[in-house]
Amino acid sequence: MEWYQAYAAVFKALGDPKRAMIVDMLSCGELCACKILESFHMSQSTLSHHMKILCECGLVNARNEGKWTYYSLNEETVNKLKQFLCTITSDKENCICKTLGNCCEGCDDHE
Amino acid sequence: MEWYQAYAAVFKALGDPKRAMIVDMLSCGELCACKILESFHMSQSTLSHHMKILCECGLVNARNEGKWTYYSLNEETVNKLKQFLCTITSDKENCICKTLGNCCEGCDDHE
DNA sequence: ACCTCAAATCTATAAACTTCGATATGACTT
DNA sequence: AAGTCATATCGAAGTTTATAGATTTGAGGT
Repeated sequence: MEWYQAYAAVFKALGDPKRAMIVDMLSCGELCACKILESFHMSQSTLSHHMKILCECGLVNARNEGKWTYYSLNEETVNKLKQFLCTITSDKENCICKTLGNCCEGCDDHE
Repeated sequence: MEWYQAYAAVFKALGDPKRAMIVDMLSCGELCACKILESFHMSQSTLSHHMKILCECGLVNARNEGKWTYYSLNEETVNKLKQFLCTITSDKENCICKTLGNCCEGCDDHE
């Protein structure tokens, strides 16, 4: 269940169109918060909040340089997320669906 | 912007651990609502609500047979989603980050 | 026709999320 | 050390979401 929880947090972060767009922007390289802010009709505090969500789920890295903050994609998380998406959408040996019925009668494997 | 909106809805659907688990269950084939319900500590109305969200974003198909409803993954949406995820996380020619600065001064390309 | 069962819908409530203005922090400038 | 600029954090308002009980719908069975 922890895996679902962890990756669901990343999906949730991408579940906001503006955050998905921010990720898209960062896909070509590091950007300063102020550069991102220029591209949106959004207050500075709102952007800061969105960046926090993107960072907390591990999708985005933050780097401070002087008074600026530079953001970039966390490639490792991106790759793991792609892998997770593939895993939960493809048939496999040890899928949770295989244990349907055996499970969750008093167990909490996936709770 | 519509693309971001549409796929963000799919990500949002996956942004709940239980829904991600339901998708995982469906990855090995069609399942009846009652079979899915057995695997969760969740009321019938709550499951119905989650299934509606999964269906409305296009990730899951519903099929009625008698008094049962069978759910299955929509492979086309799954594939498009993977593609979208790859697109927004990889460098590319016409990335929105390339037009940073030119854009959004009076334009609403990505609003 | 009546009953039963699976699923959807309605209603309500509590928790979480989005957004912004105001304020705080911390770094460079003069 | 005072001022400015980039960000982060706080606090509040409005919106959305998750959840469950009650009710409705619709298909089968008796």
